[in-house]
Amino acid sequence: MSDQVVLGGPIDLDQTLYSGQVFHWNRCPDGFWSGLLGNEAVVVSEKKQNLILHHGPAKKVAHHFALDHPLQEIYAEFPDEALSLASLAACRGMRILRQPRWECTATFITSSMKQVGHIRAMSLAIRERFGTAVVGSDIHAYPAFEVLAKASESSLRGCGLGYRAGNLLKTARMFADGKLDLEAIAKLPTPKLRQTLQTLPGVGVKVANCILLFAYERLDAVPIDTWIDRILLAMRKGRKGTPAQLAAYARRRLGPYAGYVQQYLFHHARMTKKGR
DNA sequence: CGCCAGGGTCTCG
DNA sequence: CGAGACCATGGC
Repeated sequence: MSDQVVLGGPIDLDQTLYSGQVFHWNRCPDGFWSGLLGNEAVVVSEKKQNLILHHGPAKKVAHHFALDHPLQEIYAEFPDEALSLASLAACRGMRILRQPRWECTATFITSSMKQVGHIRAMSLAIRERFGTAVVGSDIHAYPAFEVLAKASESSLRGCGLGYRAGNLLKTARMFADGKLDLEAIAKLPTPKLRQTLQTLPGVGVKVANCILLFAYERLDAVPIDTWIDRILLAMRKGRKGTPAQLAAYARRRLGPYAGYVQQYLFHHARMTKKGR
């Protein structure tokens, strides 16, 4: 724990790890964050807006935290509009993580109609019940799809998944059966990739956009959940629209880094509208 | 108790 | 194509 490595920045670790992208990190009283990157234990902290590595694989961690994302260039593309500028002022330093693909896909399949706290609880339960222990961490690794494919639906429901258990199970079996490869499809253009992801049980347009944004570096992908839906409605001065119309509006109005803008809007709204 | 949560899917008009 | 019903679970 004496060897510290400055990985770079700027980054706001609290905003990044508490914004509903990942759900298994723990913030210690001393400000250190402990979590997992795949099946490797990681401990990081923040000092003068720089990411400090205390434990874990430096190169992978820097890549995961997307320290190469050009934040200043991204901020310059934020729309000149009250809500987006307010979210930028409040969340400056938050980065869109590069997540392991299966882990991200599975987690967001369980996310439908669930609050962030519930998603975290389900993730931890699944890890505890099906994942393998990791040296140096009290959190288990997220189970591979081969493992979940052999689980029973009732045992998944025991993790609090409800009706989402069937979707996660069927999706895990599709990968176990080799019907789809999350790595092989990474080179597809965004529309085709979104369409492919939506063939997975429990993955519609919103979850597909989450996977595109958080696991495939498609920084223009905009997940529209209930929060963003309300925000877009406000930006349109109350003018409602079909999901397709709202998606087109978001793509046009939020710019080339629309996914980034969306994440700032989402987190800021959640933090200001209610506690947690 | 009623309502809502980072929705998806199926049915019906 | 677009609106509605239904799907489990937990917190307020």
